Amino acid sequence: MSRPHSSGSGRGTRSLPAGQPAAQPAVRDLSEGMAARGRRPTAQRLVVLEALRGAKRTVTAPELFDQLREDNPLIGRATVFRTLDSLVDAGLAQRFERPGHVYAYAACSSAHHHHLVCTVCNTTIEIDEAALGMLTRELESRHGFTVHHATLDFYGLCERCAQQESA
Amino acid sequence: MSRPHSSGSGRGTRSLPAGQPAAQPAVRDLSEGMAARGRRPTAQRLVVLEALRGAKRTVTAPELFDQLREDNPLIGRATVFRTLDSLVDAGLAQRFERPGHVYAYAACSSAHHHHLVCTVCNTTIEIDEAALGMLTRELESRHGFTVHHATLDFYGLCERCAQQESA
DNA sequence: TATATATTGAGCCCCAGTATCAAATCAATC
DNA sequence: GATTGATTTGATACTGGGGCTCAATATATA
Repeated sequence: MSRPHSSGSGRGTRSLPAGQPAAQPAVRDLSEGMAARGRRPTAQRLVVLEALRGAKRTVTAPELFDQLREDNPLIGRATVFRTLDSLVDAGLAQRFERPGHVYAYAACSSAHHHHLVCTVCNTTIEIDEAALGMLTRELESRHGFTVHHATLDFYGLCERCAQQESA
Repeated sequence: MSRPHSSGSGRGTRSLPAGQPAAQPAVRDLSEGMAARGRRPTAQRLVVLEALRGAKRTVTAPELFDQLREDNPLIGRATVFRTLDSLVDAGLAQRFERPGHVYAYAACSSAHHHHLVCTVCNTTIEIDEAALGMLTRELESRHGFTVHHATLDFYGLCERCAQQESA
């Protein structure tokens, strides 16, 4: 029943290296995003954001947690989950449902996206909102429905996996 | 930690009432659907299918389990989960993801649907696959992606709720 | 009717996600 | 620089959906 993850006794936040140039995108974006929501740009949040941006594919919170643990054995499970939510809240990340009952996360800058998700390698391609425009308008007029927000995810094979599949 | 669900000691399957007319749609559909997959039309599967058809909305496995327990205290949790999968496999039901990490099920005849969901009254309007066709084809050609399956849900206001909103 | 195969139900585990709370840290003020 | 109040963190426990196991039992076929 007891979870693994034995570790030291670290508690609380660890400040950002204040003397650094701090001109890197992630640092600035985090500072701005957090400030906009009255929250603090902590080292943990920076680490999560950078890992998210470094990932070429969408990742789940547990995946990210395991990965981050390798370099930063002190980071907590709950912190990763909470941070991902904070990043979504700040508009720095996006959350969507992956088949099999897990949330997947991806770094993003703009508001809202939809995805092409490769079921083999999890590569994720963003589709912009505009692609949905026509479909949305047609459905609205046909069903008398007012669309506020949509989630759209296509699952299948990316170009590379499709080639390997046929090989 | 221990689950509730105390019950008797029933084991194994219970046969269908063989003497009955057995001309009701659910019985026949189940028999045919199961036969097509080399599986057996058991009483439990019939009960699940009928409950699914009787539901006016989509239901989750746990919801269905609780409901079925009222009339049939012997039915097992695992059986409900397994049966729903079997029904989906046989084309008698459809499974999709409900926000919050649960599978929802609905009896169905045709293949695959998407939804307009009213965020006020939870009314759900089905959209058929065809509406997506053009969008799918465009995305496939633009991104070299092979779409196998899509989830699409629009959230907003149905006609009635939109009127009450503006009143 | 006998026999092989499929299904069931209870109980267990797994794990994603959340709540809790004391400890640690930060920001603001003095 | 020290004090203080608000935030954040990390460990842990809990929740609940879903899946697995396996002996008991029902069904299909010979």
